Amino acid sequence: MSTEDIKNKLTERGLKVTPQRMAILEAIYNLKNHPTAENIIDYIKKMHPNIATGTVYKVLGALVDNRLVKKVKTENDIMRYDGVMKSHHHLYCMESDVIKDYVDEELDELLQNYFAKKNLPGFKIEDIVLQVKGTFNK
Amino acid sequence: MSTEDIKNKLTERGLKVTPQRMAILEAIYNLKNHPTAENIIDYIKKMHPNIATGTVYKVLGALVDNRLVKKVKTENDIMRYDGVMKSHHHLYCMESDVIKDYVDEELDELLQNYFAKKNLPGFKIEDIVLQVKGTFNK
DNA sequence: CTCCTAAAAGAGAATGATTCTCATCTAAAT
DNA sequence: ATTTAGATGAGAATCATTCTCTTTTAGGAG
Repeated sequence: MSTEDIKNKLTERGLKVTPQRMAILEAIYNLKNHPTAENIIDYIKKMHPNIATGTVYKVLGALVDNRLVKKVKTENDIMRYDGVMKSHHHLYCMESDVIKDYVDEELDELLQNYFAKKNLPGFKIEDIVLQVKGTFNK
Repeated sequence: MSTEDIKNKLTERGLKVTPQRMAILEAIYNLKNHPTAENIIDYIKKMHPNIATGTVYKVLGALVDNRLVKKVKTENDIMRYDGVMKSHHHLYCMESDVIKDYVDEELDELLQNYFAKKNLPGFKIEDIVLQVKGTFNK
């Protein structure tokens, strides 16, 4: 994900291109495992050693509101952020609280077909996300 | 869910039967829509007007640790609690942040069969929870 | 290039859901 | 009845996150 790509993503959404926003998006795309705000701050502190924590949260909020980033949360951890906007599922380790993206188009299709036939009265489906809870082997 | 049933649930798990625990479990089973700690406190304040907030959180924690209650969390809301321990899915309204339980045994079987054939290297599955995101019609 | 404006950043205070601490109480076993 | 370990109470502490108000700045217009 080049600097130019990141810049385009911001302008496409009508967001101003600020150095802070560029850096935070770069962090999200480069860090693995759904970074927390703190992970992001650590990543960008080389270029932005004095960035305000409040600013990071504000930028993240703007990115989420404008659908460039998703929030990811489990029952036992603080908020994490995900730059993959395409619908995907999560493998969640109940021991370590680690979340792994799980992409499976066959499964997507299976679920889409299932709910196409299923009647959920009064509920309009926008997304279907599977959380597979288990444990990673050592 | 009778008082006796609630008492049995506690003793089965080796938990002491205290009035606070009885009241909190009753609240969870009787309140709808995955009550928050505050909902629970409001419910039991008639019988326990002075219960400490810290105690409620502690009791909830013990109930969760002993698998009598589940935590339920979304990206945009505080922690909620669920007394239905049997595996089930959630319909989540993205506008109102409301969570509805969704029980569907046919779907459970479909998913069990799917992942029985699927190879997830190094991951032992314990539970599969579907979150169907959408909006409730008015 | 300059000017202007609205949005964004900064610094640190505020918030509140939740956890912690330590003393007291009590459920339940004997 | 006594004892003990676990539970509760009261309020302080924690910390992830949001708020507030001032200053800065991106980007559009001329």
